[in-house]
Amino acid sequence: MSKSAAERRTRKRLVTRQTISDVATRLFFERGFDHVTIDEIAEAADVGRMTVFNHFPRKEDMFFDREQEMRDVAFAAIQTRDAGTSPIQALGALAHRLIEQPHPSYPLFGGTYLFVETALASESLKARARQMRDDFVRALADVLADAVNRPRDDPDAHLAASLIASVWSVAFTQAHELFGRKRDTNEASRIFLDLIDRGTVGIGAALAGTAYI
Amino acid sequence: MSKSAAERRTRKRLVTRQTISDVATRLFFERGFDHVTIDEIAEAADVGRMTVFNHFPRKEDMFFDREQEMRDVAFAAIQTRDAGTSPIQALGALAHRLIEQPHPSYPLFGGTYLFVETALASESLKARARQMRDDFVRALADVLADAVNRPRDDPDAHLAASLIASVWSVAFTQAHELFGRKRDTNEASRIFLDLIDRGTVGIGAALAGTAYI
DNA sequence: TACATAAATATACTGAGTATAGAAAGCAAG
DNA sequence: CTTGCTTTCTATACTCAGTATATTTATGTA
Repeated sequence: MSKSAAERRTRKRLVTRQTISDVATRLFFERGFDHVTIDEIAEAADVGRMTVFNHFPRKEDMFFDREQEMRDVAFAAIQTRDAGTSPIQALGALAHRLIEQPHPSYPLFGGTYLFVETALASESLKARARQMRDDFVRALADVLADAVNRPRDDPDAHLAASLIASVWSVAFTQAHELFGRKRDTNEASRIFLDLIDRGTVGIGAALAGTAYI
Repeated sequence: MSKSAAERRTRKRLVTRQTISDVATRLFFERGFDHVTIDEIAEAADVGRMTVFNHFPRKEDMFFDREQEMRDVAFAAIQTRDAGTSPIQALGALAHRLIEQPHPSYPLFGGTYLFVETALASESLKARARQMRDDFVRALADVLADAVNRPRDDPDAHLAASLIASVWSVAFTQAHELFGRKRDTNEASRIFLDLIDRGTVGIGAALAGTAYI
């Protein structure tokens, strides 16, 4: 049982991490991110205060615990696109696919409502979300440049990446707000795809003549 | 001398504020934002610690002390545009005007190099800059909607505002980086206007058929 | 059993930001 | 000029996130 034994420590570590994350998420949803202290989380999870920081360097990391997954879905769509499909087209197609058959790591509107509202209620969480978006844009610029064999500092790659993030961000925000007003997933999906499609057209025009379109 | 006398208190207050701002800015440039404490600023400005917070609720406010002015330049360009000129066109024209005859409140590249590098070296300052951008996008959406007599929650206004912020942000960042590499203001200006122009075309395509183009 | 390593923890610290009460300065009116 | 009102400034004491460091406890291996 050497393999299982060798992993017990790792398993226990992950259990501790998950416990902290679960307890913290529950408290954040109940009382709002800003009204929960690290001490309370440590107490509720029955661990020492330093253990919390050991697993989550920043308080916000307990809330945004799936950053990487969403990012990977987008990058995979670009990297595994069919020959003859441009990166921009591939991302537009991804949006439609996500609406038709939602990805488990990428839930939309109804499924994210409480999560998004909790995030929007906290300046710290909004700040962290903006930072994540920034990091995403940087990484996306690299992926785009690689995808069409251009240097990573190609200004067009950065323009494309930034515009894509804007379009997705506005589309999601508007769909979320519409869902909040009407509680209608279909209508939210419609405005989401409409904004994505019009944005995609715009990005195509801005990048016309380059390899990204 | 009643008028002058009645304003002495106000004048003194502004002097105190300016002193703090000047001292803080100097320290930030010398040693980096994150390596200057509020206590040091208070000490160097010869005021009490609470006086600093009295004038600048957040540490970052001592660095970004001209947010509003830049915002006003952009909004004025939209609101005072000629009849027959669309908001998007007016902002495109503003970019060219700023390059030809730089606005005192809106210096570009060379004039902002140290300022920008200092901001980029600090996570707190970058976070504040992102927040300012977010606020700007929200306000810009309102100005755009008002300018073409559309409701302020018009999704198109938000799409336009977000795309504009992206384009300007990328254009400025790329120009700044190019200036850092080559120390050539002309080349920086060229890439800035090129990205603005291509972005403007893209925004026009995304918003085709609306009143914003 | 003995040794090595990783995880958890205790303690003490830094620094931004808040709350509050009080001191000092400016100002108006008698 | 002094009395009383308002604004600005300041001192004190706090909260909370995050860091540094050393120590303990649990686990894995020889």
